[in-house]
Amino acid sequence: MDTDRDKSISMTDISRMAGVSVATVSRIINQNGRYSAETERRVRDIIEKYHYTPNMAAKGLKTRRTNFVGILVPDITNDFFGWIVREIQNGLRIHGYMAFVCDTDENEEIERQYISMLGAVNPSGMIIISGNTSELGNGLGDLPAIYIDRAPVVGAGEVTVIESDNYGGAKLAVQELYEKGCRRIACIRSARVISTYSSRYSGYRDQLELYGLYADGRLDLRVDEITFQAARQAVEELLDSGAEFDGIFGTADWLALGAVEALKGRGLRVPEDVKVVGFDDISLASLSTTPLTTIRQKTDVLGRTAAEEIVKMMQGSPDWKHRILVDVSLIRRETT
Amino acid sequence: MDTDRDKSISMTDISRMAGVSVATVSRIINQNGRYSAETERRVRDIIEKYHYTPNMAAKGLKTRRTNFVGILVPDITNDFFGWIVREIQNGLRIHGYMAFVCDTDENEEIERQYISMLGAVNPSGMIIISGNTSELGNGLGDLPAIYIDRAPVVGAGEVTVIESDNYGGAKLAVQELYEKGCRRIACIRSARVISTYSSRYSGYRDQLELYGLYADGRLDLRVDEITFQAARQAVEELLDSGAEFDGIFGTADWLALGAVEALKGRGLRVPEDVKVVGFDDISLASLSTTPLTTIRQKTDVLGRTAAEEIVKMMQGSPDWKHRILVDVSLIRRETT
DNA sequence: GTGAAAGCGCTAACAG
DNA sequence: CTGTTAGCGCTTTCAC
Repeated sequence: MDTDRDKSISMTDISRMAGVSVATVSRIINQNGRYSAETERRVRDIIEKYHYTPNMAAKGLKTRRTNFVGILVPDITNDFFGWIVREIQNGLRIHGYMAFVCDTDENEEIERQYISMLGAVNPSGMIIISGNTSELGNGLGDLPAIYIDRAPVVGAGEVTVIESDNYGGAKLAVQELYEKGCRRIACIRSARVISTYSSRYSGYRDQLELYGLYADGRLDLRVDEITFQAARQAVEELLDSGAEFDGIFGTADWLALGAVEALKGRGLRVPEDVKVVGFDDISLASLSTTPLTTIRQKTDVLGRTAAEEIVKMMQGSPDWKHRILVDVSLIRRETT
Repeated sequence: MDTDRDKSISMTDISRMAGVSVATVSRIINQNGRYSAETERRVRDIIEKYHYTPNMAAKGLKTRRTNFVGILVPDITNDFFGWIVREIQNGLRIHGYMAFVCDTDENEEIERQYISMLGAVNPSGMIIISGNTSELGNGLGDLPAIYIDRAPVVGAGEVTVIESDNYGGAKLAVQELYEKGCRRIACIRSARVISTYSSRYSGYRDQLELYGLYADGRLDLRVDEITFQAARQAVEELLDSGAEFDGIFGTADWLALGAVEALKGRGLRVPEDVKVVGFDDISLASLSTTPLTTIRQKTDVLGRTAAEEIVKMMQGSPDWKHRILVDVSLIRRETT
């Protein structure tokens, strides 16, 4: 039936051509010693000649481990995550790992599906960027796992998480607003309970308190979706409500951008009438109508560190769970 | 050694518990018929109870096919590709396929590495988005493959490619400009020969001709890089040259955006003095200073179609190579 | 240094 | 309808 489906040769073919046993070929390929230089040369020549590549399925079946790592990402259309994914992949690639990048579109059902599918392909590790996941264990057992950005709801110290200094960043944002004269500062955040946003909100509250400012409940905007549109609408409603404010801290750039849009749409000037600070520093932040002042997250450090850590864990390093904090910085542009 | 590494049970375990042979279990799982309803129920109960998931490595080893598909994408940080990838994944997921999303960062060396790594994991298909790849075959043999957007350099009819109606879109753009009163329309495109841009340029020429308009060679701007900066500079030079024009067709949004910037920088009003139309409809198009009128590419259709086609091919449909054209539409905003 | 042999979990004839 | 059997390509004792 198979006409010539697989041109690729197997270890058996090589062993035959080299006149040695498959065991020897295996040892050579995995550099496990116990073979002569002479034999090695002969085998390697053949490997070279036929472009032999080991069959990962067979290898994985036998060793019960793969060179796959699963990456769960909530929104691949957001370049913030795109940058992180790129960096992770660079880190993984040099160690020979391949990534199943799974875009969950912030949807728990899809996330569940991916987790189940990942369970079947037996990845050696997982990097979860900002997922909903509180349990995860469901399909993936006790796989090495790293969380970036959003920590799962389980007890602290239970997992390894790499995150930006969300709390500190929020304080920086409020500080900038305050120093530029704002005294009534609103905050837009996700209505869902997500550690990232909670931390930023805490930073916002604490910094206000530091200035002896009262955090008016009406200025605490919560949106169901972390999108431009949702933020714009929320701010328009705030405007309609007649509440007074002179600054807005958007806990994500898309939210801040939506806020700016709402403000301008109502004839308010940014930054003259209202100042705005975002969080993340996505590409659009610097290119939008009014370039956005924001808190930059180091996507490269976040991604690179995650890759390094997961590789370590997959290679057997005792994975004592820990937390890595990455610092952030204020990028001052034209909305303040 | 292994303490309890794998909690997961195997088909053999199930067969034992159900008091049947593994063959029967296999038939039930793959719905190959030849088993009684009674047996099926018993087996399914056990599967349910223990959350059994088939081991893809073993299955792949045996059947010589996997549920993996490789996706080569040139720039995962560009939301245009992000949207396409999301849509592809949605299409693949419902059919049970997982994707190795490989960001090549427009780098041939990285692309080569991924192709080699993909060869080892034996994917069932490939989706190549706008890569450099002209040969590809190197490591992947004659795998089912779909190209999106940019076709490889091999002879036409050799591969399946899905692309937007670049020619028609360009005509639409020029039509819009013409109907809004423009009579001297410039065009900015890539200096490199890329099918996408060539088609758009042809559409531009043909549509002008249709109106009996002369395509002034001085109004044919070519830039080395498809960037905001390059376009801005090109238009500034055009302005300096004293050439007259009242419309600009940017063959990519980034180019159109750069043009708008140049125009405004020189005190010209958009759209009053000069009108501009772009191509792609990236997120920034609607969010920039002056929202850009542009030709929208249906990233969702592009992605979904690619997924459907590759699934068909992977499931054995005779893959007579063909070309699928996706229609585009004019999004009228404030630059016309 | 090298080889023989036993599977990893699953599928696919081939016999009943 | 069901079971037996032979591997897929590779790693890994255990002998020699």
